[in-house]
Amino acid sequence: MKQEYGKGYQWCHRKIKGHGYRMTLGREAILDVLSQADEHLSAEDIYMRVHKIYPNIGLTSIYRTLDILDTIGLVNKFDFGHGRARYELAESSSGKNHHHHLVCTGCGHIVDYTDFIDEEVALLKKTEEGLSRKYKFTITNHLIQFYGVCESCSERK
Amino acid sequence: MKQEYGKGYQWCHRKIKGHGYRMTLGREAILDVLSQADEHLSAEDIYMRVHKIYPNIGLTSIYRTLDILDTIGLVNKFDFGHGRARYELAESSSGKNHHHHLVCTGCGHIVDYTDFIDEEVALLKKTEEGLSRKYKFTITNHLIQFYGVCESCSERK
DNA sequence: TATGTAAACGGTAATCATTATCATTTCATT
DNA sequence: AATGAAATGATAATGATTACCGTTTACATA
Repeated sequence: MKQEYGKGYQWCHRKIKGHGYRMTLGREAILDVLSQADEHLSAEDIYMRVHKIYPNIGLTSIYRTLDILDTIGLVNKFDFGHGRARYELAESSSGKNHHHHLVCTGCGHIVDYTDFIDEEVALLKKTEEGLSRKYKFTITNHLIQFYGVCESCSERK
Repeated sequence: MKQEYGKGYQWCHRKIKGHGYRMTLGREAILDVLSQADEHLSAEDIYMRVHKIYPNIGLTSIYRTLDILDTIGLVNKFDFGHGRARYELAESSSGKNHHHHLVCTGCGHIVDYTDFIDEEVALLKKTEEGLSRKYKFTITNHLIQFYGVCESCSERK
């Protein structure tokens, strides 16, 4: 049974092929895992989950595929400062709303927030245009993160 | 001759001691290098520059000191996605204005921009308060970066 | 449906930034 | 000068990611 991701499985499939890449069982499994993830997974997390449904997968292929998916915009890659990259299905393919991240520097917990997101995005868009013109950049992406200490971490101390 | 950094050498000195750390020749040299840097230096960059004025320094001390300076807020640590951390003297100690970063994904060049910064900061402040209340976080920091391709990289392609 | 070929693969070794360890030195206080 | 804690530098260890390479697979074409 095909899983639906945001704009749908077919859309991901077409996007991958549109960039000259092939659709394989391993890649399908990686997209499956990402679409069912409720948190931000590391390459190793993804490896372990994919391994359950497609035991032949190698860690190398996980990295390779994530890199491709990031490049073509199906996946976003993040660094929350714990020494390993974390990945999430992009907005366009996941059906999730646009969000930014709030990171607890104590326990590493991450909140996806959408509060103020419209205002943020409006300002970002304006800023992007200004920067683009002034510095002659073609801006493709932005990153906003807040860092702090969550309630239980500040109590625990 | 003592170098002036933003609020001044004495201020850095007092801040370091205020947190229970000692002021040493190595740490002084690291602050010197950071205050004269015109770009965002990696630990290795800093090591090489400090080594010229204080040849006994070890790479370990560079990492140790940068970690401390980051923790007490004299230095900001960034990851621009090239596999190594980069450091800059914090606003409060460098005399530089508050800025965010525009990163070229082609050549890695980084623009410190201050355009729209007032609006950005105002929105960030408001967002911070909202998030803080809603998610019970004590927010200490934020990160904004734009990614794109600079003019010469898009021509070179 | 069979086939040729480039893409993708998995396993392993290599890379490389950062950390841990530890014996020695230095600093600040008495 | 003596003391104890903090800081140091050399070295080894760590761990995520990447390079390499011989084999397998997907898929456009016949």
